[in-house]
Amino acid sequence: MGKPTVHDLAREAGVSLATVDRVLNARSGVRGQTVDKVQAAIRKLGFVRDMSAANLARSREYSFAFVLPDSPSQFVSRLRAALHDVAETQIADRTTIKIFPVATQDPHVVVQVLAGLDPKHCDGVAIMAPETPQLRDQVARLKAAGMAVVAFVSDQPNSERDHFIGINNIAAGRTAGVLMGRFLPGNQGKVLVVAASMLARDSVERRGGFGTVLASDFPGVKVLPSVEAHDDPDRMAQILKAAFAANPDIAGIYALASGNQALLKTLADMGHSDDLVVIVHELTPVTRMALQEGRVAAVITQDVGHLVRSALRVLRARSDGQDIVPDQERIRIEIMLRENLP
Amino acid sequence: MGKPTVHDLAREAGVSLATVDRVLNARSGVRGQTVDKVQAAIRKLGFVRDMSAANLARSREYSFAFVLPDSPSQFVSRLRAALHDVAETQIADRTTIKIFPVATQDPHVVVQVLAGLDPKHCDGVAIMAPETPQLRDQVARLKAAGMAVVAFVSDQPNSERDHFIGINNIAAGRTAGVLMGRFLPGNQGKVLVVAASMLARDSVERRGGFGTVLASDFPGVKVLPSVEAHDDPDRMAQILKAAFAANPDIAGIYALASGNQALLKTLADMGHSDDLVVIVHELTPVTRMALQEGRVAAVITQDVGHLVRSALRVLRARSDGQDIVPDQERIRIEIMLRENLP
DNA sequence: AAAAAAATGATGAACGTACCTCAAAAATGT
DNA sequence: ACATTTTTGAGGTACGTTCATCATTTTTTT
Repeated sequence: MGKPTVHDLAREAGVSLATVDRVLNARSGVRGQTVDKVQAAIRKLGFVRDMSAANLARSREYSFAFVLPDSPSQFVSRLRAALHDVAETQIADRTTIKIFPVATQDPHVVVQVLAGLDPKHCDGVAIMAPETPQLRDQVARLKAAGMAVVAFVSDQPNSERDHFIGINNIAAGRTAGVLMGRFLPGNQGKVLVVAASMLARDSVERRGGFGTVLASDFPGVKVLPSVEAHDDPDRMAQILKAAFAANPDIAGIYALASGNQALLKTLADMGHSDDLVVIVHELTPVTRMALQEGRVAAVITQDVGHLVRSALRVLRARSDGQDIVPDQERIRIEIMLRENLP
Repeated sequence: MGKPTVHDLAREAGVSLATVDRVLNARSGVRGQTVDKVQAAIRKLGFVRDMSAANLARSREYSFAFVLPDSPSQFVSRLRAALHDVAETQIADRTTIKIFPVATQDPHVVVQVLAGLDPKHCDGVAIMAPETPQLRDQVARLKAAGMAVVAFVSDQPNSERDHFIGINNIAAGRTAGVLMGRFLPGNQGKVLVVAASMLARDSVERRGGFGTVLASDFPGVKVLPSVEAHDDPDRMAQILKAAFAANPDIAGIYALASGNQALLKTLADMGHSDDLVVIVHELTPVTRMALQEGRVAAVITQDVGHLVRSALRVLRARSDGQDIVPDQERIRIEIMLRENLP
């Protein structure tokens, strides 16, 4: 009546328990013929191996590494916090998580940290870093060593990573674009795009999506050349003042990535608290507050809790060759307004 | 070095394994003094019971019931599909799910179905039905019988349900309201609210939130009296035509709940394909297509996959007295535009 | 202080799987 | 047909917990 067990399998296939075990765990020393018999029995009985029992038996412990930027960005620190939170719960059962804060701008450093991971003790790694040729090669090496590798937040599409956990940033930019277009009074006006640095792939993709949608659907909107603040608050103030001096009629601001705190503070100092349509990325205490006070019109964000839980599930699944539930691992591009804040 | 086990607990507390087991499983026949000793040891060692091992040992099988409306609504059938999907995956490991399609408008029928659930074989139930006094009493009875009970999609705030899995519909209405206000050209115009029936709590709450935010933030928007189609396509056409006859300058439409298919078809028939700001609830194939084609400006939705997975996790956690991860179980009010469609 | 009751200990079998060893059987090469 | 290699079987122990039984100790009652 209950679910079939390995014993049922052995009986059905007409082999011994040991042989079933060998087949199930892909151990050598079994004839192809016999493998087929067992697999036929598996299909016939609809056998699914009880992973909790299996993990119990092998006292399975997962050990995962998270390579994150060492930047002081609010988003990254929320990720870190979410990782610590999750480590406390059942979700991280039997798994230990190590966080490596790394100067991810430097491909050499990233590669070095990854190379230092011992495949004997580390089952998988989540990497949040820009894609570079060096990193791509290192990912291949990790995969060859049998590790599970996922790209985290920022994709490495040309590498051999098992999975990408994050959003499509072109679509995120398009979303920001359409909101900007629709929110601007008369669907027109000048828009300033603020970036930390246009070197990051995410920023480029977002900027691209943003521009495309405005160009095609909102001819009245003029996107000014992007300005870069390089995570420097003083520079942000300088840049904004210069931009407003040159274009006093700026009607909207789109912030591509980090630096929201400096941006919002400067805007407030300049007296632009509610005459602008400001759209930013990532919900943090700062942006949440600004949203609540109406200083920001919309925040495009991704759920950090979901990101880390998803990464853990995928890493675990890949580590023991299990399937994932694609739907569950799809990170949403969330639009937060004041009214749907959680 | 590894995680402490019951054996470590017994040694630390200076009692036998049997006693530890009695305490852990809240069995009788243990002095309070001894219980304290064990609990002190639990805290000292940071013991967390290995639930997979425990479930294995007791050959735990979960059995949950889902009481859903038998309506042909697209949303409900997506819920059903999500339930079937999830039953195939690891998420539903060791658990069987029974779906009860019920005429939820009739409290008597709902109560009858719930009363038919045998607490011996059913560990918990998720109920999607309007709150009524009869149902409230029945929930109390189920709880008394030891079942886990969660309100699903539609809350029963005054009952003894363990948890509500769904969104805050007032906030959802407010979200729709602010989008409508900002999307309407000039932030003004007449808005028609279409409901299946204003008897459902969800509709009332959404309508309330919608009206509040428009009244306070968008004085130029005039919300016309709500019209009800009662899930009847012909009636929908009739009503819409009458409404447009009376107010040819309607600029926006907000559909509170189901009936989107009839609504969109009628609008198309009437030639209103892109001159209106249409905001609807629940992402379905129909609304997704309309969103893609620009016939709908925004869809406020909740992730059905998340809803069912969350319900299962919560039911399971309640069934064996485990904690939940509140953050993971918070259902988001998602805003879908054409650009952030998954 | 004896009897009754309550609390605790000791032990072992399960749950479904992994993994090890040793022996037996079957297939292969010569 | 023999030796050799490969494949298979049988059996046991382990993982961390539950649960039942029975014996023993401690506490309470009379």
